[in-house]
Amino acid sequence: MTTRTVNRSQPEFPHGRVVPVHVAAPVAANLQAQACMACGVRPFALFGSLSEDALASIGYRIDDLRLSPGQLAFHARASSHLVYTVRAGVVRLERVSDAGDRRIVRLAGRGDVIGLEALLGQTYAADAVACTEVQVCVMPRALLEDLSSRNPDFALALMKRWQRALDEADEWLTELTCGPAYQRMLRLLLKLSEHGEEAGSIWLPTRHEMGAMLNITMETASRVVSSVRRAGILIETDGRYARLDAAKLLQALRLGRG
Amino acid sequence: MTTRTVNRSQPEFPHGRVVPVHVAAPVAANLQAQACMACGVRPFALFGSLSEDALASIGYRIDDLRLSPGQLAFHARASSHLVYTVRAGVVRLERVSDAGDRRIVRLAGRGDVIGLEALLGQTYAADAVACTEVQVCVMPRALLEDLSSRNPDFALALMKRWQRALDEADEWLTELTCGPAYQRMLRLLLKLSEHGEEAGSIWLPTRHEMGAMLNITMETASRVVSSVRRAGILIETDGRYARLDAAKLLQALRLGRG
DNA sequence: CGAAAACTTGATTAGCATCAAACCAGGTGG
DNA sequence: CCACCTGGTTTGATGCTAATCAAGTTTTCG
Repeated sequence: MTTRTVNRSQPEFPHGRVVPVHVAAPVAANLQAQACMACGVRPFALFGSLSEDALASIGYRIDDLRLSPGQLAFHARASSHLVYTVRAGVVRLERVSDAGDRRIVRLAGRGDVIGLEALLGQTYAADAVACTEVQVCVMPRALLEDLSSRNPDFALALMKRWQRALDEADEWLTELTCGPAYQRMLRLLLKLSEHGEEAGSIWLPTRHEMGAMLNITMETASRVVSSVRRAGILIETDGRYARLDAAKLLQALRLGRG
Repeated sequence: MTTRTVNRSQPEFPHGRVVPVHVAAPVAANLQAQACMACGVRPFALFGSLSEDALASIGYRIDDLRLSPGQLAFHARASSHLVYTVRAGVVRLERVSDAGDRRIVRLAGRGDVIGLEALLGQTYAADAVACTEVQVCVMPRALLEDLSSRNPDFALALMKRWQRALDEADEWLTELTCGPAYQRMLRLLLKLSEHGEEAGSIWLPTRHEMGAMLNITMETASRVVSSVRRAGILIETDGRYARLDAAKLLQALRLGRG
């Protein structure tokens, strides 16, 4: 029988370089605390639940790391003791199936935590690749263990992160893999608008990435994007970024349901 | 545009009845401890990490519940304070997409925990439906909170459960939604063999269920099953159960890759 | 400016959905 | 006991969606 594996011909996305991560170094505790306190995403992020006192007790250095598109924060099966919080930009989590297909299984944006499995001593379950210019902070496992043993709320916050990832995964499966390509694309656009930048401008994946998310070829992705653009749902497309007409998008999705 | 939503015409699986769950009642602590201690799945299950002392301290009643095929342990969006451990049988977790498609997003078998989200005060994310005769034990949220606050290992065990569910979800996405129907079916059979009963006999889903797992119609599922049977991979199919030739299955999967 | 990537577009085909009809239990009631 | 129904299954004929193959075009970047 013939194999119709999507993306088989392009075994890898381009720019797949791993970025060296600095080894955590000792730092004055209050210095780190001040940095975290001032962090713009703290309210949405893992440390949002921590009191100022708890923050002040942080005795570990948290690195701030920048990635450009295509660079990896970590890669699947690597063992490490680092957990990441996305401060800006969009990161994709992708896996290679037994059959060799590369599929994107989730997107992480501002405030999302990735690589939680490192906290359990497990290897990473997926590649984490920057889709845009990305800023992450790098937390050593020991820090999180420390905080959660000291602070009961924090353990809860961790569990909520896991549950959130699980919800995302299930939603991805039910929304982005069923129905015709055109509708899947609409739902993808809706999801991208969650990770949107300021002012309704969203990041547009490459056709190849779209294909790996929706399980279609990049040719089909291209055709469908054109048609979505023709429908006036996607406008003012400027390279990697675009604006979308939310009202029209929602209406198109509603029509699909009826 | 036309909508090609799989299973749209059958909005629900049959036998969708919710089973009333007994309210947790006070019980002599040592009685419950003895029951848990004697439980056949404890080594694989959540309480496997608990010492006998910790078990003895359990002050909550854990209900033992039996479900027949089609009955629900819980349903999506319901709010509750109950978490479940599967002691025997197979449970499917299914979700309805915005477009109205019903998809199975995971299977839970012996030793798996389902409904963890109740521990966070969230509503259930999916319907949990018995596929076979099922036996679950029903743990109130307060019990798990109690155990994890008292016992640091237990909190870790909980997190591992979440991570495991997440891994399963990601694997489901990468393995069961890519490639042609025949290969997806082979991979499904492989996964079913994980949940297999004794002696290499596996539970066979209905064609309709297979369709909801692999995102194909039940007609296609039927055709593919026939062809898998003709290939000698699936043998001695007796209604809901069958036996499979592991060697041939693995070889067929390998050929698919090459 | 030229080369490589990314994207677009067209023609053809494979795979699966759809529609439709028949088949086979297992159960019910006459 | 058989006629009958129901739910699951099988099988066939047909059409549509998206994959594949193959040029082109635009964009990016050294």
